[in-house]
Amino acid sequence: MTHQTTQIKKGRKYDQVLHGARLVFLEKGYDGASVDDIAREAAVSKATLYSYFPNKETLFTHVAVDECLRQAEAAGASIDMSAPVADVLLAAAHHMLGFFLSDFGMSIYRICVAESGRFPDLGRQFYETGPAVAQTLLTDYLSEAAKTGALAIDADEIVLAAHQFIELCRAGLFHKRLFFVQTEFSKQEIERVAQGATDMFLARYGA
Amino acid sequence: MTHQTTQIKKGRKYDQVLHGARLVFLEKGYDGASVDDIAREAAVSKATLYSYFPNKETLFTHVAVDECLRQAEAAGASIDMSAPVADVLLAAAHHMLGFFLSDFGMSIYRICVAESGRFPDLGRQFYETGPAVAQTLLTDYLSEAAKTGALAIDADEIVLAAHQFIELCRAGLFHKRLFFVQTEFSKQEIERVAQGATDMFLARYGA
DNA sequence: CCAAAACTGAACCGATCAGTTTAAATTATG
DNA sequence: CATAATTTAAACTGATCGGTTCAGTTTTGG
Repeated sequence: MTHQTTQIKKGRKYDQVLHGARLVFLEKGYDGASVDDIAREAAVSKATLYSYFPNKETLFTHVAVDECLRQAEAAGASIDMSAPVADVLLAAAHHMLGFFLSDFGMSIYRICVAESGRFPDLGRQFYETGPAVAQTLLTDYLSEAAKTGALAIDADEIVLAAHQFIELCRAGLFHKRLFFVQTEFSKQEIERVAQGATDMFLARYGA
Repeated sequence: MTHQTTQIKKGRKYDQVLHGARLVFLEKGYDGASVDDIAREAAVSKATLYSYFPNKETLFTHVAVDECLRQAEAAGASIDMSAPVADVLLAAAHHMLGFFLSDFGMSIYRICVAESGRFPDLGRQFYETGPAVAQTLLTDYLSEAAKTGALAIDADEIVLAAHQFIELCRAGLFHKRLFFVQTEFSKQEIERVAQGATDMFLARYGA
């Protein structure tokens, strides 16, 4: 913990606070995480924390939105429109499944579902910066593929088709993980669902 | 509130407690519902409540499991294996969508997702008495339809196919509702998703 | 080197909440 | 009617938590 020069945003410890909050919120959820917990994890006094964020809710929203943006960014890199359609879809399915089933993906989903009743704005922001981004990327791709004739989708079906593909990627595994019915998944199980989603999608919309 | 003879389980007010707890938990979630709230809603003293249930957690688990069983029961009645496959699937899709998008379905899903981190048993019980039941019913139907040649599904694909159909029914709408992006849905929107799920399913597994 | 800004730590406030206790009232039962 | 079981209201305990305050320390930058 020697002093390496970290670039500061506002005060010196802004990032520390966000980072600590991220850890504690992700592990314990909103109610489970006390502000004292977060201050301790961030190695910062409670007074400092409250000098950056007016209240716990604001801090939480910042963490959640940050996380969504980070994930959305990562998602963008993995779609390569030049590969054959089946390959692109399969890769996208694997990418989404990887996120859905990760500890991180589970935590953020769980928290946002739980707290969007209390903080509807959080729910909306999560949706817009998370699922909606993936859906938009996929919609753009499908639109392009339809134009080149690689897929046979009507223009007015594209949005629905994108949603369908995303949901297909959850088949079976997602809710088992979410409700602790099964916590580990083999390569084969995942491959099967990803391939199944691709196959079904192409059966319906393949050229 | 005249005294109609209700059959009593243990004390006279056992049912009142469960009923009040159901209302309050469904409206406010686990943390949001205080025991005083529940006692007030149930028109029962806190001491009475604690004479039936040793603590809040036990009371909550009882309510949640009761709800799941009730829902699973209602689901069973709506599948009629004698109709044409496309009709059965479409009806099943509508049934599931109706539940997914209802206030009740939303509440119970939200609470179980939120609390299964703290009470993993609750998560498992919810899954087994809820989603798993629907999946089993559908699996049985698909299996029968495959046997009669109405559908072209390999035996080892049936479980995956059932999961896929269920997930397809969520396409677009479910998460929009869950995250408060959209709270009302027109008949057309719902019909479109239900029909889309059926079409895609039949494109892949139709005979 | 010095002044301003940032940070600390600990005490403190007000509120909420799960769960307990008690003495009195109500209800069931025989 | 009398006794036993059940319920009640309300006060209370003990703990947690969000948020504030403040006197004093550390860091920063000119």
